[in-house]
Amino acid sequence: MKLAANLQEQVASHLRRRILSGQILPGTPLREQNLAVEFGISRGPIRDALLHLTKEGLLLAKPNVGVRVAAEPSAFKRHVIVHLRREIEASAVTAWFATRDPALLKRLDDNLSEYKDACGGSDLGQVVELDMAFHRLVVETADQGSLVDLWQPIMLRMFLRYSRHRDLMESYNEHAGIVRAMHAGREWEALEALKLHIV
Amino acid sequence: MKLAANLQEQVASHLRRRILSGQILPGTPLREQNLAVEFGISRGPIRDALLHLTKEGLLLAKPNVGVRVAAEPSAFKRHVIVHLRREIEASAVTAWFATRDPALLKRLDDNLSEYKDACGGSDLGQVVELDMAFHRLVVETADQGSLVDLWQPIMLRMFLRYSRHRDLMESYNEHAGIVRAMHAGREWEALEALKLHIV
DNA sequence: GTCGTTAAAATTGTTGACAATAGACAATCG
DNA sequence: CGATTGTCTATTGTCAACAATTTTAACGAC
Repeated sequence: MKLAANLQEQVASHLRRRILSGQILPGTPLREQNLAVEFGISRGPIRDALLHLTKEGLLLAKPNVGVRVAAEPSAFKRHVIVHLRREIEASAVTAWFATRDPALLKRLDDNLSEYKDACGGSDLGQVVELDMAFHRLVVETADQGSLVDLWQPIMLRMFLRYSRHRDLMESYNEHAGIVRAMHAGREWEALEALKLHIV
Repeated sequence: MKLAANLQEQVASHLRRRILSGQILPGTPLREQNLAVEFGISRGPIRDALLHLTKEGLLLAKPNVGVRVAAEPSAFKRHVIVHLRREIEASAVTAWFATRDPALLKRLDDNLSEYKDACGGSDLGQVVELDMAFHRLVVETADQGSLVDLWQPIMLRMFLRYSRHRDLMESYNEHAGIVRAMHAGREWEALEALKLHIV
C-alpha cells in the first residue's frame, strides 16, 4: 500500500478502505469536523477527500447538509454495473492477448499468492485491496492504463457490498483460473472465466 | 438551466460548458488563482469545482502541479466508451418500455423542439447542453435515476470531442427517430436507433 | 556551449476564522 | 389543537493568510 504525498489522498484511501471492508456501514453520516479531529488535520483536505469519494460513488452528498455512505446499488443498477465491468475488463484482456506481455503475468502471479494468504487471514480490508488490485492490474495494462479512471468508480460501487455472502477461496480460485488461461494462451477460456467471475 | 446555490457548482457548470463547447481546448492548464480572480471569489470553491471536473474526466490533475483540460480519449478508449454508453442507455430505454410512462415522451418532445432551434442557432454550448439533456432524460427515467451518476462521467468523456466533424441536423434527426419509435411503441426499433446514434 | 547547482517565482497544499444554511425545537397565533 | 413563525445549534460554505512544493531561470564550473 503506497502512501500518498498529500493528506487528501491519505484520508480518501483510509476512508475508502474502511467503507469497502464494511467498517463503516451504508447510511452512516461523515462529518467534516469529526474527521478533522480524528485525523488531526484541518477540514480542508477532509473536504477534498469527501468530494473524491462522492464522485467515486461511495458517498452521497446533499448540499449544506453533508455526506453519508452510499447504499448498496439496487438490483437493476447492479445488473448494469456487472455488464459495464465485464465490458471494460474483457476489453483489457483482449488487448493483452494481442501482445501477451509477460510482465502482467508476473504481477498477477505475485498478486495471486498475496491474495491467497490474505483470504486465509482475518483482515478483510487487505482482501478487498488485493482483489481490487488484481482487476486493476488487468485494466492498467490496456491502452496505457487509460481505462482505469473509467473502471474505478464502477468497480467501487460494486464493492460496496463486498463483505456479504462471498466465499473468499472461491474468489481466489476464479482469479487463478483466469491467470491460468492467460498463461496457457487460451483467450476464449480467459474471457469466459472473467465473465463468470464478475457477478 | 438551473443555477446552483453554492459557488462550487456554478463554477463547475460554467467550466464544464466552456470545455465541452470547445472554448477551452484540451491541454490548456487551469490555474486556481486565475479562475479565482476571474470569478471574483476565493480559491476554495474553485478547488472544489476543479476536483469535480477532474473526477468527471474533463480535467487531468497532477499533484502539486495543477490541472489541465483532458485530451480526447484514444480510439481504443472511445470504442469502450461507446459500448458502455450503449449498455447504460439501452438499459434505460428497455426499462421505460416496461412502463411506457408518457411523462418522458412529453419531456423528450419538448427537448426535441428546443434542440432543433439550437441546431439552427450559433450557440454550440446550448446545442451540447440540449443534446446531453436528451440522453439524461432517458437515463433519469430508469430506476429512479440511479444510473445518472454512472452515466455522466462516461458521457462527458465522449463529449470532449463534440465540436468536431458532427452534422447537427443529422444528430437531431436521430434523436427524433428514437422518440418516434418510442411513441409508436416499437421497442426494437428504438433500441436499434439508439445504438446507431451512439458512435 | 553543456551540464549541474542554486536561488527566485509561481503554484498548489493546508490552516483557522468567519459567514451562511438547514434542521430541530419551542413559542405564538389562529 | 394544528399550523406557523422564530430562535438556537450543528454543520457546511467561503475566505484570506501561510507553508510546502515544483518549475523556471540565472549562474558558474568544466
